[in-house]
Order: sequence, then C-alpha cells, then structure tokens
Amino acid sequence: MYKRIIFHVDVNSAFLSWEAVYRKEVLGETLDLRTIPSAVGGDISKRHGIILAKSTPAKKYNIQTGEPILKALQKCPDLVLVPPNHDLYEQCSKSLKDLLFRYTPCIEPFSIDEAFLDMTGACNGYKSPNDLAEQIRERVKKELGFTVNIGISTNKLLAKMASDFRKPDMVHTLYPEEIPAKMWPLPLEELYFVGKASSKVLHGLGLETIGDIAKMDLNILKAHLGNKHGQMIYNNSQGIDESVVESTSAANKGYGNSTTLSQDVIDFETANLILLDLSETVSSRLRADGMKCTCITVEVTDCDFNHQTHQTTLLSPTNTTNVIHQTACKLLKEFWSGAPLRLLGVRTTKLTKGEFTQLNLFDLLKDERHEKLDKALDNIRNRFGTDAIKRASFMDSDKD
DNA sequence: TGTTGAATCCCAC
DNA sequence: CTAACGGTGGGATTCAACA
Repeated sequence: MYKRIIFHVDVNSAFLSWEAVYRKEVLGETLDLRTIPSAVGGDISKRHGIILAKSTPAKKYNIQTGEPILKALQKCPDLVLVPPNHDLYEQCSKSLKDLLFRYTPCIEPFSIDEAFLDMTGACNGYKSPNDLAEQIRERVKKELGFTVNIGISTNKLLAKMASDFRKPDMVHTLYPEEIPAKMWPLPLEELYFVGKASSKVLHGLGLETIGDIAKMDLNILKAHLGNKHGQMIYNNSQGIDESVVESTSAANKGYGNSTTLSQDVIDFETANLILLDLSETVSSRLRADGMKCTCITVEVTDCDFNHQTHQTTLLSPTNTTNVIHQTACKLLKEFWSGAPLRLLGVRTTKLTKGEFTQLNLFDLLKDERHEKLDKALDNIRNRFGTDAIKRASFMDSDKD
C-alpha cells in the first residue's frame, strides 16, 4: 500500500457556484447562473473590471478567469455578469471546511475554495480512497448545493494535479504509476509552478508537454529557470513532493493593502489621503493580530501599467496608523515620477509580535478629533473607490 | 567572501 | 486593428553597499 493518501478538494467555479446557490436557495430566483453563460466580475466603472469566476457555459466561449470583462463581453456579448459578494464566499468556504473536518482533522485550507486532506488513516473501512472521495463529493453536493472535484494521490502535488482533470463534479486519481499516462501528455503550462515566464523559457527549449520536462536534464532546467525554480519544476514534472499537509496555519509574513483607483491620481494631496486609507486598513489588521512591522513598502502602478515599489526599514517596530502613513507619504514623495497613478498600495513586512491593543478612551477622543479627516477620507473613497467593499454598480454604467 | 537591504520578478489563487 | 487589466501573499533573484 501507499505511505500516504492525500485528497485535494477544489470547488468548481467557486464564486459563481456559490453565487448561484445563494440566489436559488436564499433569494428564490428560478434562473440558475450555472446553466447560462455567466460570470462573477468586478466593477468596470471603478476599473476593477476582471472576471473572477465563470460558469461552464461561459467557458465554452473561451472566457478566462482573470481576463478583462470587456474582452470577455467581446467573446460572449450575452454574458450575464454579477458583482462579487466576498462575505458570502467566506461563509460558503467555512461550510465546506466544516464538512470536510468530519472526515479528518488533518486539513490544510489552501485558498478560499481549496483544501488538502491527509486521508491516510481515514480510508479504513472504505472499499477504496475513491469510494470515500465519491461519498464526500456526493455529500457536499447534497448538503451544500455546489459541486467539487476531488483529486487523490500519495502527495499534495499529484492530488492537486488530479483535481484539475475533467470538471465538474468528478473524482480523479493520479497515483505515481499513472503519471506517464495521465500527467506527462499534458501541455507544460498545466504543471503547478509553470507560469507565463517559465512556459516561455521551456517552449524556447523546444519542450511542449510535462513529460518533455520530466525527460530534461536537471542542470539545464536550473540554468534556464534558476536554481530553486528549476529544481521545483523538475520535481513537479516527476510527481515528487514530500511536503506534508499542514493543519495549523502559519503566521502571516506581511500585511498589505492596495487598490486600483477609479480615476488616475495626479496630486500628493489626494495620494496621501489614499495612503492614509490604506495605512489605516493595514495597521488595524496588524493590531488585531497583535503584530508590529519594521519594513514599509509603497507600491504604485502608473497609467501605463508600469509597476514600482519603494521601501524603508524602520528603527523600531510599529503598528500605528500614523507612523505607517507618515512613512508611506515620505516614500511616495521620494520616488513618484509624477506620472498619473492607477494603483496605490501599502505593504508591511519584517513582522514581530507586538501587544494587543484595545480601543480606550484616548482612542475614542482621538477619533473625534479626526472627524474632519474622516469626512475627507469618505470623500476620497467616493471619488476614487478605495472602499472596495461598497456595492458594485457597474451595470449602471453599461451603455444601453 | 559572505551578508543585508532594496527593487524586481515570478507564482498561485 | 489593438486594447481592454485585481488584490493578496509567498518566495527567489539581482545588484550594490558593506564588513
């Protein structure tokens, strides 16, 4: 038998499925978004216009997750778009994980819609791992109303690759002996950790499939992809992965907040207010987790999509809005070329444990003193859309 | 020679 | 005809400064 049995559970078209279930079950809508070309997408009027999830019928029009909504509408003019509801997705994600937890405590949530499960012990009493996976798949569908793919293998990498095989609502295995038949014929961009840059390099070497990578000399891969990355891709192509399912989540290494502005920003006064908004979010998250940061980075994207960062290391750790904001302003002043800004971001790293803070009378008084500032911030949020959680209204801006 | 910090690049979801 | 274009977080690489 195998040393380990790992499942990878992946919700099919997560945001769209969850949206469809909610609209059907809670709002009582008769139309099921999953049966028509539809997608969850951002607010075009705020320049957050990308596809976040698409239905299976939309997939037939070659609509890709992450692509601009305008491009998707060109491919399918009748595409039904709905705005995202992240609170709903968090709830759905939790429901799924609660259900999975009944099968094993050894769960590693990998993203809002994916999880690894170490099922090595949990398969006892079942005919096969496949049998258990099918049962979980059915139960999620019956109790939660959406479908999942489950990949089964002896490590996380292979389980993940397996869950990506035919969708939706399916269980697949990819055991080591199945690698040549099931994984090696796939186009190399489907290998985990082969992104845009790596696939270009690999195609340049004349490779097309994952199997082509597997047959390559490790040192050639390292020379062209870098030492670590080359080794990683080589290992992945061979199905080698010894990493364990981590059921306890590791602490964050950084906290950041960035936003694409609904209009380009051309002056410091506005930019600094947006930096205040971003700094406030970041610092309150630091405080909520009892952390302080020693490194602050400001990130900008200009109107031509040029991306730049500028960072500084502080003399002592902080988690106050003020220090983070002042530092961010100083950084922006030091490196902004003056080109109109499309995106602004604040990121904090080099974290240390701080003290948990509580809102006290002083904080409340301070808040009152800042009433005028808050009004200015609200004004900026309205004009530049930094308050991303607000209702999405891009349907209004649709030209008839 | 090795280390550190800053900037950039790459990747996943 | 092309362009259109999020947010968050982890990690590696490169380069310069420096010990």
